[in-house]
Amino acid sequence: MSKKSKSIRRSDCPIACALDIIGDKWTLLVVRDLALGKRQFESFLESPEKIATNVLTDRLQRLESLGFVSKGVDPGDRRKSVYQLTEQGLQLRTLVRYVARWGLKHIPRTALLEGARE
Amino acid sequence: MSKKSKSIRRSDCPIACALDIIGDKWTLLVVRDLALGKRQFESFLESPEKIATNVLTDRLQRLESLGFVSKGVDPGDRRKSVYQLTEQGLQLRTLVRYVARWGLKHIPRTALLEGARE
DNA sequence: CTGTATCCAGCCGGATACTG
DNA sequence: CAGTATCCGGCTGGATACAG
Repeated sequence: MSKKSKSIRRSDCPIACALDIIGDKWTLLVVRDLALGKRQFESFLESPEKIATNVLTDRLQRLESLGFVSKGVDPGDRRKSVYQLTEQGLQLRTLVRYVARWGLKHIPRTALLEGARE
Repeated sequence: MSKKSKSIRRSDCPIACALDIIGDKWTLLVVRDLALGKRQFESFLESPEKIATNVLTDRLQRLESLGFVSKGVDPGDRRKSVYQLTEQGLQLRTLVRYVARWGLKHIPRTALLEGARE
């Protein structure tokens, strides 16, 4: 998984280009979890959507290669990694927040996850 | 294409539910075009991303079934249909605008399409 | 013509095996 | 145990045939 990826952009439209990055069902959920403060691989797996490990690996690597996520060593357990949003990645929170706001307003029976700020 | 769709929601998170609707590479581009005032099937095909006809049919039907788009008869040519955002669908414009704003700021060499307002 | 359906290669992602 | 790779069924969507 995670091939050399599509570097062939469909157009110069910022929406089209943005969708080539975040236009799937999992990426923004990973960003959501990062924004909620999750740092360890295992933590992401606990979210209710039950992301598969290979998909999580793929999205984290993709986000890292794009500069939105940084990967470091867990100071508490050198075997583990910690992931977090970079300065660049923090900008994605606003977008995620907007998607959440829209979903809350227009999709029945939705509720923010425990711990969601604001 | 366009099967009975996934009614099985992954969670009650508004972000996850929103992504089940708009989490793909084409839906928001169709919304973008609708927001830009495109009304006819053919017009959407002219956008630089060159959406395939079956994908366009699928997205328009999905958006219609969700209540975001209404389909009517073209008064100028009874053989044609006109599509437009419903009151509900107009709310999506804000989201699209936010995605555009984010893309413009964080993705190199992006530029709004001709005709994009604001 | 406008719009939908079909075909099918290629990609996505769930399950699970594997590496260190 | 943390994280990655593989396997492979099912879906996505480009090309194109088809219907009205």
